[in-house]
Amino acid sequence: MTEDDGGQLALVRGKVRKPRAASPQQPAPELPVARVLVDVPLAHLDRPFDYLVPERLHATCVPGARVRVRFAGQDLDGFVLERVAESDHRGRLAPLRRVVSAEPVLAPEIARLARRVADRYAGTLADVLRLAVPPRHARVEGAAQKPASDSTPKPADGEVPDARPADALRPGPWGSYQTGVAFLEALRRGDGPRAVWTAAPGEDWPAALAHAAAATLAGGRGVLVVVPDQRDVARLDAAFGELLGPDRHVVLTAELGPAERYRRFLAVRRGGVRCVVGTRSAAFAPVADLGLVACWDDGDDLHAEPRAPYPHVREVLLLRAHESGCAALLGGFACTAEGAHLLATGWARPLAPERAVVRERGPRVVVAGDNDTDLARDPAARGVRLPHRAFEQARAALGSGPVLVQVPRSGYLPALACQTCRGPARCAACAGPLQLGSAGAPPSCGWCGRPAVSWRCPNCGGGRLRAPVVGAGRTAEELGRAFPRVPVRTSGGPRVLSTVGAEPALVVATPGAEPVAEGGYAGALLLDSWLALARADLRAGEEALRRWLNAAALVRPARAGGSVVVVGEPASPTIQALLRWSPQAQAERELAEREAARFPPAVRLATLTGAPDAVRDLAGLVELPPGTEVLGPVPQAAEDEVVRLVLRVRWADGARLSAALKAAQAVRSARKAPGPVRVQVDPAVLG
DNA sequence: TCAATCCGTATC
DNA sequence: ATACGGATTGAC
Repeated sequence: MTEDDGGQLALVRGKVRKPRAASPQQPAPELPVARVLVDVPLAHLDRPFDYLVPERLHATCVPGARVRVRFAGQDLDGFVLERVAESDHRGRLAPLRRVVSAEPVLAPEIARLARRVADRYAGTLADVLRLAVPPRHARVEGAAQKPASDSTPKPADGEVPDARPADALRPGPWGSYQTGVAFLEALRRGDGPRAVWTAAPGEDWPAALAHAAAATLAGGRGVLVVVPDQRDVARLDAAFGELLGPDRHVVLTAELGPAERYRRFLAVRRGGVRCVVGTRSAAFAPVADLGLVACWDDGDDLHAEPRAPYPHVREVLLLRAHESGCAALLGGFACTAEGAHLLATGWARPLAPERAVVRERGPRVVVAGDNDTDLARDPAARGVRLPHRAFEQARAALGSGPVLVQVPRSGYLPALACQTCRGPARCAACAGPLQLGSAGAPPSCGWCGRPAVSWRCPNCGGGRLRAPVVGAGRTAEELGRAFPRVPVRTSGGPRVLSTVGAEPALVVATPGAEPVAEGGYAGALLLDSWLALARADLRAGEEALRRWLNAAALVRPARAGGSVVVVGEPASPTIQALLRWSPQAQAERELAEREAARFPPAVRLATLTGAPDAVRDLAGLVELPPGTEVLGPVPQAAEDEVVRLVLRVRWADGARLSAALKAAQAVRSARKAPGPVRVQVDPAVLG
């Protein structure tokens, strides 16, 4: 507020006149214009707006600061992108209202990155910034950083001590990879090597990532590692702490809570910590002088952001590596088609274990057919529909340790399928799905409830039913009966175990929830493989192998008695890839299939989802790149009155498609067109 | 001829 | 959302 108002006249007349017209605020002495990204959700307003910096805000209005501005008649938040001497804007500039905090939370490189992510995904910068910069917590900002428990950094008084155990400079697990040592040396030199890493069976991958981080830090640069979930973060935290010593890295996840999250974010932004491990949201962490970005298990769909504009961690990190020239490491026991694509284009190099290492460390993997003749003779085992071979193998393994049983999904009463052709079993009366009743009752229809007596498959004439997905709970129960006296533990859904002991036990887990076993599992059973492979999703094969390899990687080597039984069709190429532990071969095949089917990453694809009118309106406004394929719109199965339209272009036209989509959305938002349309570029799942 | 009102458009 | 400008309408 200014003091020199219209003064005497106002006093004489006994009324206080508004000072505004009489006296504009003094502008800042230098660079009086702030370029501000205002937090508005509208696509046509996705650009900076200039504001006058009043003198009193000169010192605090730094690039990267949060500010409050008057915009279209309301007070809105924004970020200062830069301070400039003059504006291009022809009209009068409004004054900045308030600097929320002088803390430059938005680093220039993150602003650039967010812009590129927004462009890539046809979204707005404001949306990406909401993902990239955590909410402010004023108290944390004011207080000095407090050194706390596990992985909180030391106060920023001086340099972090370089207490680095000698181990940190050894290659560690990387010695087992063809180009592993060279990769580490490149990191230490400060080069930007880029690799797709397929981890060896049983690999201590947190330790491997810790060694890669150590090499990068030794070269004087920062590190960012993103993993799918909290359990992975905990493993990394332990491995990094052990190798790097205390306080050299920080954990950044959304689960920390607002205060702690902001505290650690600030520690990174202020340069106190140079190494960050975390989940999805950490992909935007403002690590200074970044030397390495790494993504573990990039096929895990937890890496796909569910909020607009739906960026994928892998793509965000690859954009960062591309922008900054830093190293990139895409790792996992499996390999995605995207990984294979990076190798095929030459952008990244393979980092694969020697074949001898795979043989030496891998478990024995066998296939058990699941036709009737193979079913276990033991009546208890028959109840669980375990083939004889799988049953015997599990019994043998239980003699020396825990056995992991991976089941596709949780859920207790699944729909039934035909035993012979595996088509869905439907009610003869109303075509509803047939379900298993509880405790020995005959199967019945899930819609009308009629019991299915003398059911016949309309497709193949078969008369027998099978339960396709047996959820973790039910499988645990049945296995408990098949192996009396062996403890059964389950992990999945809301109750996830992180570790189990070395004693014999059946550990039933859903994918992604497999506990690590002390000393490794003696065996693993992979059930219902045909179901995983029969999903409508084009990623079914890739996803199935990823889950199987992640489970098999927790099993002891064959020479220590470790064995994996997969119940399924031996001729399936995906099962063959598991038998041979050849994730690259599978990924190359996947990539070839995607090329043939014209799916990402071979092409760029976008989906428009919303009410039919709205989708049609938006589609009509998009200036499609020449050769764009338009598929649909098709009604969405689950929801009423929602359709999806797919647009597909050559890979090289991806940027053009995104720009065109963004422009079309801008037109719609400017017109206040009714009915939101969700635009997703290369969505992670496409049924 | 002028003011009240409506509509479209920009939002610094 | 709100604010503004230009066009439109209606009353004098």
